[in-house]
Amino acid sequence: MVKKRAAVPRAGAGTLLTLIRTGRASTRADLVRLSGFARSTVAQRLDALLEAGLIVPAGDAGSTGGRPPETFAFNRHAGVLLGADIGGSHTRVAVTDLAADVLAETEADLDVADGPDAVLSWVTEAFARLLARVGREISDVRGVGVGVPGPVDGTGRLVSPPIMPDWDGVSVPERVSRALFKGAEEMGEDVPVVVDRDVNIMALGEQKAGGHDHADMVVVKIGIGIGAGLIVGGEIYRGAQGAAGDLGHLRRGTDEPCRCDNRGCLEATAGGWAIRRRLVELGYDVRTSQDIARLARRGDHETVRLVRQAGRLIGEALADVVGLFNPSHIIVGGNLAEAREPLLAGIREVVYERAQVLASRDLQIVPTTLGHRAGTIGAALLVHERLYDADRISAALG
Amino acid sequence: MVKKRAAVPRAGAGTLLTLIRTGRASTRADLVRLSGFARSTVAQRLDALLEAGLIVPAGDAGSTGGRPPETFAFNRHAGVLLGADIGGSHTRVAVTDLAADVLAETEADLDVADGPDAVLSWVTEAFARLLARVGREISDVRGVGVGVPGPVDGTGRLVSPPIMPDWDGVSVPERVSRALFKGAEEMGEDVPVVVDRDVNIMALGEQKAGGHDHADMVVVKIGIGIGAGLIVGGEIYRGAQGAAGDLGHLRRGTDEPCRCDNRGCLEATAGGWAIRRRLVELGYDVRTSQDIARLARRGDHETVRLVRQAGRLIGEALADVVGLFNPSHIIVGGNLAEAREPLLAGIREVVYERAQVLASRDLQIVPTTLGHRAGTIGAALLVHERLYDADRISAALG
DNA sequence: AAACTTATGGTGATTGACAAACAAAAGTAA
DNA sequence: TTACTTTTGTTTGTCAATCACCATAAGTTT
Repeated sequence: MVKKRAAVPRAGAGTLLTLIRTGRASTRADLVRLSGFARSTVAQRLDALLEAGLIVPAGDAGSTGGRPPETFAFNRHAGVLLGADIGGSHTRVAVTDLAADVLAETEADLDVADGPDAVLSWVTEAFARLLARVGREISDVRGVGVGVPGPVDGTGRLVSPPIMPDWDGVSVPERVSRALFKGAEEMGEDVPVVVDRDVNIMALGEQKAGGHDHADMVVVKIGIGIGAGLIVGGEIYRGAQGAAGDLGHLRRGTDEPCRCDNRGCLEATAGGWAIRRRLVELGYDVRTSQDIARLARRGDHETVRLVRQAGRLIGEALADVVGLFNPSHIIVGGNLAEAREPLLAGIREVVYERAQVLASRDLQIVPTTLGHRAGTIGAALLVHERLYDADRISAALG
Repeated sequence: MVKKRAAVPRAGAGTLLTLIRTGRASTRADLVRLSGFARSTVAQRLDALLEAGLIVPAGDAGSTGGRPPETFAFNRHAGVLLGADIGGSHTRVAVTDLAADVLAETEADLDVADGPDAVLSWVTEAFARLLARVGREISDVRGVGVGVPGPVDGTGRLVSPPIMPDWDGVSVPERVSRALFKGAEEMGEDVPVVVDRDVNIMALGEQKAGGHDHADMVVVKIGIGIGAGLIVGGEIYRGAQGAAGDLGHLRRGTDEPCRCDNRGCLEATAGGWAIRRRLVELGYDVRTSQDIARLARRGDHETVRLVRQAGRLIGEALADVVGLFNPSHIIVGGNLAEAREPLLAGIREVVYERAQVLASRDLQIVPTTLGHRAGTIGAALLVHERLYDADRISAALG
């Protein structure tokens, strides 16, 4: 009779790699302490990781009175990752090293409503240009991460996205994979293309690369639309159908028609979308949320007033979020958040006034640290985490 | 130098116990399949669990063509658990077996505003009466679970509870432990007293004992006040300060003063609290939320109207919750939920109208299955899970 | 009753992780 | 230079878990 294989020999290699690539450990002593494995086991697993090229020696650390410990680092140069942050009206792409540090990037004003063909072909062409710029081949790509402004299922297929109906049912990994690795089918076989909501990759970027590694936090993205990525217990929370964090379409009592075909959504009165409409009515020449943010930074009176008012409305919704989630941090990002002061001030004003004392006592409301790069870095991190998942690495070295 | 002890011999016993006590496995074959351990290891661990009296043989199961497998069951009769569900205006207590099945229960209209002394002394006296009724001693008690209508920290101490200011800083485990095991200090040493929010124990009860074992769900408690327990990824979610799920004090646009000293809270217009005030103004004689539910069940026109209206208002708040959390199920409980139809109809009406299509497509809004027992059963389950935690059991048998 | 199926108990060999000990390496402090 | 500290490499015996058998138990099917 066929017997089950023994339970993963070499288990633990993945655990060590995770400790190293997340920067929690760099020496053998660190690894022994944090992993709980025996020193001999750690040494053996380190050899396997070195041999597989997943880590590299990184010189000696300073002595603490005796022989200085040898340090190890994640081998971030053994290939590249591609990250795309497809927003509702603006798209950014980047080539990063394997640790999701940006090597080259570019961006464009693209409307997702133009459909998957237009947007995804720009994205794949931009990937190719960036690869050439950093002197890498398509064969150096180890993974691709993509963020889209709508809900996706487990396989990366869009499901009933409200603002991009043309994309319904589109499998982004399939399309991207085919476009990138065309004519070299066997090449794309092992290169994962991972897709998630734009707000989720932004949250992931801020969490892992932006220094906001808090267990319970909300990352708000304010641009033409409004959305939120939720980090719950240290993990991205997606909800039962991947639709969680839909801040922009909470009903806020007004009756403005929204682009989602409903009425009274937060976006319809506080999104960049609504501000742009008001400014155009007043004779301004604005097209993107970046235009609005620029006007606000220059101190344009009317824009500052509108942005601050939008901040207050968003703050009302966030006060509810604070009551329900009780996060320790709210990170405010998105193109409109580049307006900084007026928006943050409006949000803070209302949240601290409205939220219950306990939930808001230690609450911090801060801007993103990665700024407009949060999305692309997060997208790269998404596939990075898939590639270097502890169990996957342990199994591969077993 | 002192060396670390070897990493938990006999590991895995706790895993097997968990599989057995949660009903996922009852035969050796099940255990081997679900745990991944070798058959010999499972046999050895089972012996240890049997010897420790944690499980008992439960006869043979039906044959499937050969020798019938021997089954094992959690030894639920080796002691008792105590569960208390302290609500804002009503308190229930129960003695349960070790699997949190109720053996005896009682209840009383108690106002938490009367202070911790009054409430907790009634609770401990009720525990003593119930123990006598089922013929058990205080020494048979293996653990105590308590739910309170306010936020608690990790040690079971109340922190800034809005509706019970007298309880601020009170350590419930300390008080209960002292009152229950007075004069027998050594006895209470190993008997854990675990405390959580009332909505959280209710959610736990519905999840583990009510057949609602869904990964992402919201359990709403509607009584004199309104609150929600959140199950996120299969676990109770408490937030950064334990204040998550504060549905009752979301601001809903009105300007009614609330008992929490703010204005415009959901509770102030939709809580049993607000309905009672309206009914009293109309000349009704109502005191508790059970009175209101009774009137509604009898079909009293005015009460049904008010309850349905409250349901709509709660539905508005829940529509926001659905957008943010995207749960698969909303469980509606609490004393006022005993009014059933009018309340549920009001909630459903608004949630399905307002929530985004995707998030509400497969959403189910259903009443509790445990009814008024959800809290006490959940409280017992809370300490049950602490007592029979896999790691704790593995360590104890190692 | 005989053949078959499934479950259980026990044994021995193998394997992998661990603790402990020792030696060597590479720094600092006196 | 010498003594000391810390890190690293290597080895050895111990222990626990697993696998692979074999024997037995207790049903069902023929």
